[in-house]
Amino acid sequence: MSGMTEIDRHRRPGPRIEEVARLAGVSKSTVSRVINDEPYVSTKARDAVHEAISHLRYSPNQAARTLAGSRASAIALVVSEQGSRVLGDPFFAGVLRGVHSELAGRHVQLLLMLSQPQDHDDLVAYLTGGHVDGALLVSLHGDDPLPRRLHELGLPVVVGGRPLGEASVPFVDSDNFTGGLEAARHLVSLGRGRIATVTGPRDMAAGQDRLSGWRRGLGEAQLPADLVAEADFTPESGASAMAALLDRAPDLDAVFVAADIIAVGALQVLHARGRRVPQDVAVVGFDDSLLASTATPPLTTVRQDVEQLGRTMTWRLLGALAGEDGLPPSLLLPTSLVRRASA
Amino acid sequence: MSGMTEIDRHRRPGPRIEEVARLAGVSKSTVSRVINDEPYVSTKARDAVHEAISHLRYSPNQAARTLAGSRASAIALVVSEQGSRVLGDPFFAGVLRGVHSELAGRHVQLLLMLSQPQDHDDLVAYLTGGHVDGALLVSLHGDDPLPRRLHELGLPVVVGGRPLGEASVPFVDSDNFTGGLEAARHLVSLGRGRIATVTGPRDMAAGQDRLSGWRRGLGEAQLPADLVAEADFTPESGASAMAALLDRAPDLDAVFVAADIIAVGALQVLHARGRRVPQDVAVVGFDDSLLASTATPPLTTVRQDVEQLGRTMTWRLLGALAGEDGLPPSLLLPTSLVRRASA
DNA sequence: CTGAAAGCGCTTACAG
DNA sequence: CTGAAAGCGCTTACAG
Repeated sequence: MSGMTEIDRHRRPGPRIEEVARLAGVSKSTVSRVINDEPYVSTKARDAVHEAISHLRYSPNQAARTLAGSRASAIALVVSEQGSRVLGDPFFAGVLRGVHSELAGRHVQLLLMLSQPQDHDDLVAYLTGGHVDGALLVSLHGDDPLPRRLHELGLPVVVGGRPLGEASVPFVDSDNFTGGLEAARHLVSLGRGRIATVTGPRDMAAGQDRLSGWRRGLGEAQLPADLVAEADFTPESGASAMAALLDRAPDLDAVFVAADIIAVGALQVLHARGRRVPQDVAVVGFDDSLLASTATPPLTTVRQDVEQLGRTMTWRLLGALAGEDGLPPSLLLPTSLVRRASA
Repeated sequence: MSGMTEIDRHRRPGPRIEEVARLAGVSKSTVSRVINDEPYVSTKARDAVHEAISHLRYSPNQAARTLAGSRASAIALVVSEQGSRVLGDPFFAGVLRGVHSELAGRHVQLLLMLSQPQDHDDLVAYLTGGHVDGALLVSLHGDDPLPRRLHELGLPVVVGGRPLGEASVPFVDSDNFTGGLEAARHLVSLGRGRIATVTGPRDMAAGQDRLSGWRRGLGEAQLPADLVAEADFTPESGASAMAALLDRAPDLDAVFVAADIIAVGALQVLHARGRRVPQDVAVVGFDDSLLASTATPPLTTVRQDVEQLGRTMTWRLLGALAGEDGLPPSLLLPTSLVRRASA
């Protein structure tokens, strides 16, 4: 616990439940019932309590509610990433927006936590220590044990993006396979015959699934699926991958790049090497991020609705917390091709 | 309180402070002192407690600590925006990253809250209700009363970006004035004589200060500062503003655009109208976001370190919470020109 | 340096 | 439908 920041403490001002009860002429129990929207309270009592609450501008102490009720009314959004670089990307921002909009008006707070590899145990202890009722996990890499650990410790969890090698934890993901498939089919329909791909990280399901979809699309057209290069989510790695592909296959006439941010780097290399897009090389990206519309030329891309992803994850988690049954274990959200100038 | 999501509750498993005390052979008081890193605990007792804690994998219940100690060990990051669009922009992401890195290892949790205009009162009640020890406020527009209200209610607050018309609340901002000034000076040094600007929103200090800096720079060179058009933080509005400027002054040979995301739209219009950048029109942006380096041509821009902004805000707030004195009321962070191809 | 006891502000059976 | 009382798991003077 060393390193804890000192924070001065002093009793917060404002009314307590006791005063609300007195003003409303009822017991604390009844005030509590009204606050928690429980049935079996007379309309008269309910009205009096509401009156007193707004008159006193009463706001219940959350810590006391959590302690007494063993319910935190909060969920965590856990971002599992080394350098916390995810915070900068539009995927994360979209998810965050979705989580927020789904939470609006529900009186459930959002705790944002980064999982540092070194204090995985701290994180698990915190999350299962009653501070939150459940957790949303995003940007997992490889076969991260975190979701399973939390799940086994009894904490309701929903993962954003299919976790690798983990079948038992509920997740929500975009239909990356179909996205990759549509991208490939589109390039085929354009008459291209030498179609490459720049994949995302192979230790993430998104990277794998988009690649599988692309493979399937080329297979349908009886085209060879041999031109594959990997990149991470940076323009620089996209540039390197594109350069490597051009070296290997100077005759390539199309490329599916598994993320717009990677495609931006690929476009720069194509331009530098004098290939016209789309005349010489057709390019399809993925995400439909802002970069796609501002790219030169504007990028044809596969749109995924990350905000919807965030909303759906949250809906699924709250459903589990409320004990609803019949919830789908996992969900896949549709993707769609957005046509612009690059392909 | 209606609309509250039902969350099933059940007592969390795991050890309590009582068990730690028993195993360590001390009282709960002593365990508490160790947990809180207080002085006046014998090394022997301290070691025994640490031993017991790690053996039992004990994690203190935060709600109980908050209730008993009236200290939440949490701060809020409040994003004041209508459509919550901010969540998508790199400014917010950078701030968030900075806040997080400053919080790392301090055992202070981060609550993310959006301030919806309709429930401003709810937000104030929540924030001053003991759930958090302080608040960071970002992306305020106009003369938002929120910081002053919170400040007057006794909640420590730090604002990111100078708030308009509010002198008494501590803030941290980038030195937007100097940034605008440097941009103008650079364009002047290039020999440009008809220099325009596309401003950011005029109801935000960032927009005003960058404009003031630009004005000052043209003033130094005895150039007229009459070519001004306003945009919000979208490429579309940048395109409209640029088009309007070109209509008004077909002879303009340079433009300072107050944000990269706006500049991207301006570049598209310049290109569409056959103006070469930088030969015919030199362009300087602001932010040094990813868009600046991926733009065509790559954008000369004023860099602001938003991550540092987030870190500094957090440092300032934690300092205030710890009761440190001699803290600067407000801080301005340096900006610097990054030269690329566009100017 | 240490411990017993009170108390933080709620919720929850329990009894009515 | 309602209230009195116990209890959630800690921290904090207070006394030693």
